[in-house]
Amino acid sequence: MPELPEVETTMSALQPFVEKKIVSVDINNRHLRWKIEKDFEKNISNKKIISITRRAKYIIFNLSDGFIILHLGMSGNIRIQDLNSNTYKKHDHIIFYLKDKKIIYNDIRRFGSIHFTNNAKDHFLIKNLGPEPLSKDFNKKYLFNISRNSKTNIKNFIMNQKVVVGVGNIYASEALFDARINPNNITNSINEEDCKRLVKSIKNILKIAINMGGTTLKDFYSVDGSEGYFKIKLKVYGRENEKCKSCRGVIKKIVLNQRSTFYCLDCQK
DNA sequence: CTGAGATCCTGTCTGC
DNA sequence: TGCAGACAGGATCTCA
Repeated sequence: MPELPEVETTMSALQPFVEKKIVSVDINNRHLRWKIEKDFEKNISNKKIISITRRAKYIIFNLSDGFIILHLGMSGNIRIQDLNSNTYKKHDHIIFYLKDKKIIYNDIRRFGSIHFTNNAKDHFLIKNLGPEPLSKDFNKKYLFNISRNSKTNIKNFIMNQKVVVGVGNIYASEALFDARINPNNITNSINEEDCKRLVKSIKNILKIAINMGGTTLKDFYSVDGSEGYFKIKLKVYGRENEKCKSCRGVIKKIVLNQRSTFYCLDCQK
């Protein structure tokens, strides 16, 4: 289940397919977050993959003509199998056939999406995204300025992909704990020092997760289909009523904007 | 414009 | 064991 680090890991694992040709595609279920366009198969068949990159939580295939924009949603994952293998799973929605491999998109809840476009940069899913969290554009000054007019809580704010991309529900709690900021705090009340720590914490948490192979909780399937995964050491997420690793206070669970949120009552002011 | 709540979908877990 | 209800890592949409 993907947040930015899982998407990054998946994207990296697809790199061997750069320079390869997509021979054909089979679609078992067109009803993802948006219905897959009629011409999708035609648009991508017999195209060479020039590069595979990531923007926010999207994987972008730059083809010899056009782009594929893929989002894994809440439950999407990709696996790679030999062309002659016959093992399919429930919810295998899309199968890309290459010369000797197939790339399979599986997504239980179908919150993921896939589009073909001639212009990825201006695509409606891409054009309004905020800065990459690990880029220089995401810094203290930027966060301070953009936060001045927002009255939502700070946790909801950093999960807004227009503010900064890639921060999901887990990393939002973890980053706020690391920065010692209470997730309930109203965004325009945080000061410059808070912004400085928060930017640093978001970058650090994401970097660590990426370096660990991009996994967080529960099972994350590698592209080879194996279930091997690392578990990042989460300090607050999922630790309701357990001891804070920093001050030995108790971790609280609350619901903010309909999402589970965990924080330490004592550390996070 | 903002922000809160509903919503898409399937599977798993908890409590009665 | 059955069954209802809550919940799950996303993000758009609808409405006030």
